[in-house]
Amino acid sequence: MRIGELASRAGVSVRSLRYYEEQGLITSTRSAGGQRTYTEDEVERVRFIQRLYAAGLSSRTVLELLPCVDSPSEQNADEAFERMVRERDRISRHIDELCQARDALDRLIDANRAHRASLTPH
Amino acid sequence: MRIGELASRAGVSVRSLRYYEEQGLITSTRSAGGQRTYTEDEVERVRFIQRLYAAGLSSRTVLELLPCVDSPSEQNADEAFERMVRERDRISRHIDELCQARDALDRLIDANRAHRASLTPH
DNA sequence: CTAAGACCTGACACTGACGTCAGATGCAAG
DNA sequence: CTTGCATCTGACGTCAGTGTCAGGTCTTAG
Repeated sequence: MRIGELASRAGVSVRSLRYYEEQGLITSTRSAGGQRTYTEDEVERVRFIQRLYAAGLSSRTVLELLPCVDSPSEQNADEAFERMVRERDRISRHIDELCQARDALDRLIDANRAHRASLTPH
Repeated sequence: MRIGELASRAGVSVRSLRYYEEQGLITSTRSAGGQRTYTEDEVERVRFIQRLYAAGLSSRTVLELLPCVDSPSEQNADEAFERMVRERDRISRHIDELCQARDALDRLIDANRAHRASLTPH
């Protein structure tokens, strides 16, 4: 499959895919004419990367994590493993922050709703 | 209180406070010499703003929300109210995303842990 | 063969929340 | 008064991921 199809199937832009490759997150083979060619597997890989991006991991961090994804048996996966656990914790903390922010908003929303109700009591 | 004290008490940089003021998120009175002066209340306000920032709201969005915070009775709070509800939902969706990413990491972590255990069985 | 559309590389633009620096001024202590 | 730290304004730098444009090439349908 060529880059356009991968882009639409994984839900990212063509530009992003080229950027991911530049960062070493994905690889491609090239056709005779020099165009990138991908296998089915790349779709899931890109989705996975997107998920980590959405969780606030940088491309560099994702890159450091990939050894764990690709082959859990690598010796150098030690660092990656530690990294993965740390990122997991960071995400947990971030979730807590978001919940706090949401709670704060909920309180505001309730306060405003109450005020509105008192204005139009019928 | 001057800007340095507010900064340390609210846990942000002096630069950030000037930026918030520039964006209209906080206000200050000025001393005779032109230095910013703040009341106790600003500490909480800055912490609140920080919380929304941490939740991914932009300064512009925070600005639109502030009418609800300052005076729930404003007529123009209608828009702000809608906005608040939308942001609340966005945060909820973001939390879901983060949980998914965390789950994905957890699966990876477990897979790696299992692999390690199988390498050093004793 | 040809036209159209997908793709290529390379480069610059942009956004947002700051960091950081320069050069000037305010303010409190000795 | 002076020394030194806090503060002032204004401006430019940063970072990361991506948009976008230019000018050229590949691929495929007709």
